[in-house]
Amino acid sequence: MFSQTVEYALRAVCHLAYTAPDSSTTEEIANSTKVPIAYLSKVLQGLARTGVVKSQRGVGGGISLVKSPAELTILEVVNAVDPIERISTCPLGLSAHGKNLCPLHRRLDNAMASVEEAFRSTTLAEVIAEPTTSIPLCEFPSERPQKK
Amino acid sequence: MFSQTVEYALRAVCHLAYTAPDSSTTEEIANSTKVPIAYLSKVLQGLARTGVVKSQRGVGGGISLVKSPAELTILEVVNAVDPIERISTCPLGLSAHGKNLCPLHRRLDNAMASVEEAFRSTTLAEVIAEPTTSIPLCEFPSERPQKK
DNA sequence: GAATAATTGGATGTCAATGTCCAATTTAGC
DNA sequence: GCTAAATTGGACATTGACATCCAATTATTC
Repeated sequence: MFSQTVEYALRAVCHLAYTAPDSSTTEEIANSTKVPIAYLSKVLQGLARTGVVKSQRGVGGGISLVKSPAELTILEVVNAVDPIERISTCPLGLSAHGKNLCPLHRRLDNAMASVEEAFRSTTLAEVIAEPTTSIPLCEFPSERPQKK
Repeated sequence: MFSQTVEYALRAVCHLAYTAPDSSTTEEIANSTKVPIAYLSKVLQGLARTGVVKSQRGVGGGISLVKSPAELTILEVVNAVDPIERISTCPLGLSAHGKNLCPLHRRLDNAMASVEEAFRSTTLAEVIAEPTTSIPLCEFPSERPQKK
């Protein structure tokens, strides 16, 4: 239901939330998130273009979050790489319907709305701070990324 | 968020719910739902394979629902053509996590669960019987498909 | 059994998502 | 300024989703 790119972007941003406000290199992120590095660099470029992360070239450079994890929502990340497209007009293109969705499309759109709202109301800080009776964010607890 | 194929399948099944228990030809469905007929026939084949619809060849044949609209849920249609894949194990493949999802994936899976539940609890009969103060299911009210 | 109506299956085409590779560019530190 | 570290951008390959077309098959009706 969600694209690979969304999955990868969320993993990357989680990693960055852990190391925030420090930056990480693409290679560091790729290793801890198990995302193919060549593709990850493209995803990160996308996140940079939309202002979710910023990049710094050269020695000591890397990728870092623009906002603090507490201010960054899952929705912002998702929309940056693969926007949730709400149904605002009849997909059959019947102009007579205008803003009114038929019962079918109203239900589909409601489903998307609930997802959108769940994502809008969750910050990265909440995700990484989860009270962790169960095992927390993949890979990070035992092997939490750090700046050397 | 949902594929074109899902959209087409739902439109087709809505049409069939209106004409149920009579059958409709692929061409009739294509016309009223504005789905490319050649592709629709493939989608219908998929729905037939999974037992959502049944097909009858030859003169007077066509496609009809297997269940009554009151017994058929949106979820069954969606899962027949493009199943909602819940996250049951850590996508990073960390065996240590087993059945426990990290906070990120737990949230993603919760979002899918809410969509799944909304679809599971809605029957086709409910969709087409919607109390229609607003404009109902695309194309159908003014031009409701009928057997001649 | 011939004609017609209909689905079925296979071959094919196009495009976007995913993924890889590498040369070019930028930057820090010596 | 030289070198090493890092991102950037472009070219390319692969795959699956979406879509089209047509010959083959099935079934009804006369």
